[in-house]
Amino acid sequence: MTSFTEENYLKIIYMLTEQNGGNEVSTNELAEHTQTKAASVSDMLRKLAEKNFINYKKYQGVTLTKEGQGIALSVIRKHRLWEVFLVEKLGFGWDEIHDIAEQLEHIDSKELTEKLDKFLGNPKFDPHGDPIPDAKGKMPLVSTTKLSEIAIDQTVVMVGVSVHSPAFLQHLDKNQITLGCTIKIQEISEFDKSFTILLNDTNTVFMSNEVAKNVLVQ
Amino acid sequence: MTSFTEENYLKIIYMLTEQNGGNEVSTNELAEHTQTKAASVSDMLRKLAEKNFINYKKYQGVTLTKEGQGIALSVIRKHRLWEVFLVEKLGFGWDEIHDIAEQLEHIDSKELTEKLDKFLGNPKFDPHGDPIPDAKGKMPLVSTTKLSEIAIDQTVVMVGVSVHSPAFLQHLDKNQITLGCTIKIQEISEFDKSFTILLNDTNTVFMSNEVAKNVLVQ
DNA sequence: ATTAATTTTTAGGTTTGTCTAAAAATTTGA
DNA sequence: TCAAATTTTTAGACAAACCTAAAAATTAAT
Repeated sequence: MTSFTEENYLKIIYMLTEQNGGNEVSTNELAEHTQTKAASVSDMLRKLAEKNFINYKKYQGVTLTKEGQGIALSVIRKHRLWEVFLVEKLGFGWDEIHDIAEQLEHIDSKELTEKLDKFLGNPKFDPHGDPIPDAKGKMPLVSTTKLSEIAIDQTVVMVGVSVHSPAFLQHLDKNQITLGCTIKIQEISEFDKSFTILLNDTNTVFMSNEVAKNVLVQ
Repeated sequence: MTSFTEENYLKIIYMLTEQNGGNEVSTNELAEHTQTKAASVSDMLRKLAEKNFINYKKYQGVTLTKEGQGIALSVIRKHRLWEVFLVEKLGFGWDEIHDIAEQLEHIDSKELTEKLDKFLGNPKFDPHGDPIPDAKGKMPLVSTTKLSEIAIDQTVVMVGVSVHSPAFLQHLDKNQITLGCTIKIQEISEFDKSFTILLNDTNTVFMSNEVAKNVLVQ
């Protein structure tokens, strides 16, 4: 049995490991993302290691074992499927779903997950463009680039975001930047690397470099 | 903030109070239904009384306060709405949904509940025929009778069950007794009060009194 | 290469919700 | 009515997941 809390730790370790390019995740990093103190994290890491969910040597940070990774991927699968449900079926905005999916991701029923997946049409990506692992934990392949790294005059398609805060997503909404829209880069400021882009071949929009860094394109 | 556990106690107190015709619920009764020991229940009752969710005088059993009832009804509302979702949208059988709904009923988001309600077409009854309270906690009016109390030659409509165990529901499935079917009582055995009924004006089926007592009709 | 700063772990406590065993209150029944 | 049986509560413990404070290990810096 894995508790709600253990599942959260494993999910966060998975995500931070990805971000670190496969490197160990540190105690302090985990403390930040779990909203707890380093001492509490230390405690939990000992427990997760005992259960063989993580590889843990004191002071050396952690990585997931195969088993831990399986649990993490199952939680991420559920999170992202529920996000699709909330947006596609219930009409939530992509900026409103994170906290609800954080709860739904812990509902424990394989049959439910698979029926939900089917009901949603076996989606491969969630409303933020994040890939949804399949029942075996296999992630769809994705290679994306930050919009901030695209050269002038190029045309690309918006396929994801690397920040999920409501404020950021609402900012994109306000500028009509949505998943699937086409973006042609018209100008990049010498001074602050801000972008002037043409959206869907129709309207011209200004975008700070800070935003462009968190918009993923193909 | 009400915890998962507190919500469960309040829900169970609500249901047992109904069953008792509005009378106080005893500690032992609660211990049975919460799968814990009387000592643990005593403890929890003290806490729930402190929070003003229940009326509690030592040794006298408990009833819900207005506030406790509100929480109980919100949990029951969510439980029954999710059951509709599981059956109507995901294709679960009515015998498979209880445990999943027990988890989903604790998801905390008013917007989610209201959007789900709308998505489902504001159902008034769940897949077992139980009434779904509205957002304000108001229950649809229902007056049902046990099939076991109906006289011979009468024709009635099946509208609910008073037992939700998978075994009982599967037994009804096997005999094609579903919500909404018409039942004409053809014979009642003198010996064991078992029933011979005509289902939907087409097939004749045998039913023990034990089953008839738990089938609700109108 | 030590000292200083930082990170991580340990030690000792708290809260929630459970337990067992024993005490107290209530109910039953002879 | 008063002793026996039953129900309920109290007392004292425990596990999970957190905390603060202090100790230990690691990393950085002069």
